[in-house]
Amino acid sequence: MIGGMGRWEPNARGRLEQAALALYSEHGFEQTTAAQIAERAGLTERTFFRHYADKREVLFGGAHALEEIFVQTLAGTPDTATPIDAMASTLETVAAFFLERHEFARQRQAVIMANTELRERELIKLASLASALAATLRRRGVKDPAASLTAEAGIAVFKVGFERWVGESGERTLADFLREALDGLKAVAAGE
Amino acid sequence: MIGGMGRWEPNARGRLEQAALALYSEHGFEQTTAAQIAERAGLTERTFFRHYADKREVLFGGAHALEEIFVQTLAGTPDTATPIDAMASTLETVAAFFLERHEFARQRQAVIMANTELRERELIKLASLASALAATLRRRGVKDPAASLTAEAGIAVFKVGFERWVGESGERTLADFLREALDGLKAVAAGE
DNA sequence: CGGGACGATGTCAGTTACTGTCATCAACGG
DNA sequence: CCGTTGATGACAGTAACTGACATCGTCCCG
Repeated sequence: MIGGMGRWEPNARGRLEQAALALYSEHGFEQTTAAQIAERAGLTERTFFRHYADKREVLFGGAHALEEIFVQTLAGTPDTATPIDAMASTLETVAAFFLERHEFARQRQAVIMANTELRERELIKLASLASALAATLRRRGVKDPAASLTAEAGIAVFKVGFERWVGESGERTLADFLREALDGLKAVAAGE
Repeated sequence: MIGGMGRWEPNARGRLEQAALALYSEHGFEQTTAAQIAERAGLTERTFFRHYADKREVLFGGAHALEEIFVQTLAGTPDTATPIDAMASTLETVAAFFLERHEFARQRQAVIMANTELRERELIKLASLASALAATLRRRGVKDPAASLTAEAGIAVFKVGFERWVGESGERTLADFLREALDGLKAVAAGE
């Protein structure tokens, strides 16, 4: 079927995500009910929960894609690189993913940081990411605890760099902030 | 009043925490209702929610004390130490806190790791801890992003070391695992 | 010693996140 | 043309949490 329209408007997930971000921004996460989001998207509450396991998850539709990029990139780095260099190169590549998304990232981050439950969900997504990165490093022959520590360090750098990038409206790219954070971590670990 | 008994049995919080850990261990977190915990503790569901904001929080009664120890110890470290050395010394002190609690930590960790919502709560407690440590470092004159990165690195070391300590039943203390993890992080950051 | 304020608890009704189940109906394949 | 499939709607139900008010020992003040 080409161009044919189904029984319903297409892209239900996209409409739900847009509606949720808008309502969470306007009225706050707690003050927004799942039924309101669904109504704004032209759907019912039941359908909302068919697409997303809970009210929070609707803000994390991109998490799977991010993990894919992280893992694929790390897995594609040359085996000769040290773990930290592989991670540095991965962060460089991942930063490109956000090049056109500064404004979206800003709005989404503002919503998440305003609510504890959403911050919890963000943290477990990052933890899952760290876990996947550690597994990828182990597949490359990195032993534990080095694999876990490299993954955790990479995520820490990503968190700190990302937060600072989102908090500034200047010209510097995410890649700039990630490089700065990684250099900072190396300096700290070296005892400076 | 010394030794006097109130209108009710004392230590309601302690009874709720014990009952919750036992029921979560036996039947799982999701299969346990707040009413069941309260009943086992000789209280009502409403009273449970007066002591704990939600079903998860009852497993984290010690988090405040842990943050206190972390922050007090870090704040008490000599100003001449580098941030990473201050953090290393803090981890050493904090490890003593768990010396007599290996079995309890094991059981609690098993319950938490078995459930996603509980893992989320654990992660936000650690994030709050990292935030407090970063603030303490800033008060000592450490600039950002070094302060945030040192705090995140310290928590990463704590996480990795703690998980490995809990996963082994041998003789090695938590302090041993934390030293090993910190050394591992330094090696990773140095590019080994 | 008496009475009122206090504090922890009980009781009960209510909201909402989330789930299970069945019905609906366009598109698709044969 | 008909049976299957897949996304959705309709509706009832559970349990987490909240607000309002009642209860009743303990404490404090006069």
